[in-house]
Amino acid sequence: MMDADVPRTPARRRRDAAATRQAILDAAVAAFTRHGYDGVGVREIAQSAGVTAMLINRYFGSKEQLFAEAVDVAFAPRTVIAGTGDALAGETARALAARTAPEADELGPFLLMLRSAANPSAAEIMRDAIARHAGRHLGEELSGDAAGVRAELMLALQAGVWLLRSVLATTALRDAPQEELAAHMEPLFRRLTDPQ
Amino acid sequence: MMDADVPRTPARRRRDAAATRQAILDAAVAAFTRHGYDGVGVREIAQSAGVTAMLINRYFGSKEQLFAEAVDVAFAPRTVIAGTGDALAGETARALAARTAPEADELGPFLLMLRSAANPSAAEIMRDAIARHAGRHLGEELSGDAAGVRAELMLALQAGVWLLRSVLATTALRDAPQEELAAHMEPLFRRLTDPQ
DNA sequence: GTCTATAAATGGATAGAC
DNA sequence: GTCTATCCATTTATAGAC
Repeated sequence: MMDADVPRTPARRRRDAAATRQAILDAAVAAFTRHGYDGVGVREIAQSAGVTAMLINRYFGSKEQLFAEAVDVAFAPRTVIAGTGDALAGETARALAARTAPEADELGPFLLMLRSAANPSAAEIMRDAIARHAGRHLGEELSGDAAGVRAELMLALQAGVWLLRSVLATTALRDAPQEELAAHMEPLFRRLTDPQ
Repeated sequence: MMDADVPRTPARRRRDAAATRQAILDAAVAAFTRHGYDGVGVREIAQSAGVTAMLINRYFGSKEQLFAEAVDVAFAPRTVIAGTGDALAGETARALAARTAPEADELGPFLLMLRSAANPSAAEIMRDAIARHAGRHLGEELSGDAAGVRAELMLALQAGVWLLRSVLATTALRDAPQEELAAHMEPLFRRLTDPQ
């Protein structure tokens, strides 16, 4: 036959360890965000990445270590706060109202955090990640007394809004218009961002 | 023998359907609060109640229906907010700081909510319970524009503090002295309780 | 570098005895 | 009214073939 000597190109992807590892990691971030640590199995993640479950242990050692790397990826970008200086409170409130809107099925570190918090091992991994990433980001913006406490209260308020509005979809927050909700949240953030 | 006619008193408990049902329900509230819906099995709950797993399905139909009743029990008492009128913000802030302290390993509806939020069925059950209980309690206290949104923002802030301070134990919130933390949270609650 | 096959444990739910 | 025993699905992790 004519194609006897043509180099075969597998349907999915070349055999490339780095690319496979990255595909698994991307799938893991999405899956853990949508279903939480306990809510998703390694088979499901592997299938999304187009590989078999075995490769997860091959490249990451265990489900828990894969989760640790996924958390690091999800928490690294500075998505938790928006804007700087005087605009910090307003921008954060508006971004939060937009991203937790019922029609915006967005991902993001808060959903990963909320949906994995029940597992003690996952909680410990996330606590360390917060100290390394989010805490550091907010520490750059906030100054004055008790900057650490005020920064974590900002995170707490955001996490709570994500929980009630996005995860549980309680009626008042779900139905609130974006601008109105942002207007209610901005003074809360401002009380925390302004130096005291 | 002398004891042939003496009524036998079983070691644990009489055969009493109502008492057994209540024992299962109490054990379920504690277990779901500590480990979340997905983090605990019916065998474990049954063992805490001193019965076998089978009786859970006998009396409640399924794990999910047992969870629904446990949520209703946990959310019914008015523990989410403290005080009334002018004292509402301050009392809520102080109670929250006290109950989320590292040394106080307390239970309560917020821990149940946070640790079960990852499961979609559990989330729906909790959304309905919030509408029936917590929303109604806060609705009695709050008045003015957008009372519903402000009430749910109060719940969100409390849930977020429970998450970071109690579940994740992030450093700044964990190490903050109770009075200082309450002082930082009170103006946030006041901004939400005061009629607008 | 990736697969199939399977081990070993655990989940919720059910049948039938007493 | 409560038990033992079991079914069946699903989980993480591993062994060994190609």
